[in-house]
Amino acid sequence: MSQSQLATLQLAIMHVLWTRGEATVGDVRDDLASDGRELAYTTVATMLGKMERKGQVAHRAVGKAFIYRSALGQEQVSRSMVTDLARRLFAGDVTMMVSHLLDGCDVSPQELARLKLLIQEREREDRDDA
Amino acid sequence: MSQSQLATLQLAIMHVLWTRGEATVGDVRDDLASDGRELAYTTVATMLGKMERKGQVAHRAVGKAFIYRSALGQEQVSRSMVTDLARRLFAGDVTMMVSHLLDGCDVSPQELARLKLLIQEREREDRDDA
DNA sequence: ACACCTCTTCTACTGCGGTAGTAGTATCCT
DNA sequence: AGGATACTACTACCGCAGTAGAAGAGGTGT
Repeated sequence: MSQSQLATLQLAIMHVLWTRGEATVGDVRDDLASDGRELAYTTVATMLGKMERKGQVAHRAVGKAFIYRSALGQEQVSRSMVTDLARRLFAGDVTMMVSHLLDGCDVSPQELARLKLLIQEREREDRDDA
Repeated sequence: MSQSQLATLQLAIMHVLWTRGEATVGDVRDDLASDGRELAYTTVATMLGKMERKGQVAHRAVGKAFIYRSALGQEQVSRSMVTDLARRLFAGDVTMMVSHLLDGCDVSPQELARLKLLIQEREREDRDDA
């Protein structure tokens, strides 16, 4: 679903909601400010409103204040965005995508080791499924 | 550079230019149509014009017609977009990104094997660099 | 010569991300 | 009570992706 394609600020907001569970507008604003993103209170509120209209977040009212929570799972969003980019960039070729990840970032030997483990797990799963 | 962040249609156009080397507006339009994306001639022309103003493509004139070519390398664009997403989604954690790729797509055993090779190559490079 | 086809150019419009001001309303402190 | 505070609601604006029509200019065929 294209519901779970999030732009930069939207993703940042979601991160706040995912890590805090629930958050007021002020909470979100504060966390974004801590990350070096200073926005007006109303900017955050407007964005949350827009995201709610699209079903990406939801809120409950406590007194006058709105407490927001994410309506999308982090896994779901990550998966959808990553696979979407793989499709757009490499026609879905996962290997090429990984190849560019390894080239583009500095990957530590530790991370390489973790990746090897990951792949071995995958291979084991495939065997078990079959 | 944010120069090399391309949206969906822009990427599709770049793919045409990358695979054809050079292409007229009609060429691009045809290739997009073959991929199930039927657009008006002028839509493609407008987009190419906008992309040229941003330095993403360039053209030379042959008679009345413009022949476009990409001004950005495919490697450069891929790397930049992939690492950008990794940053936005996983704070740059490549391992998590790969993990979600493996989960989200159907990865064939052949691809897993290729990935293992890729990682082994990387490890060898790291050893040689050090 | 005239109609046709092909190309570019210009202009325009929709939708959305992002940003924020202003206004209205409730709450709280003194 | 009255001002400060906190919060929502409404409106507005910019820039850009995406989409395309209309106009103009040049070549082609009959």
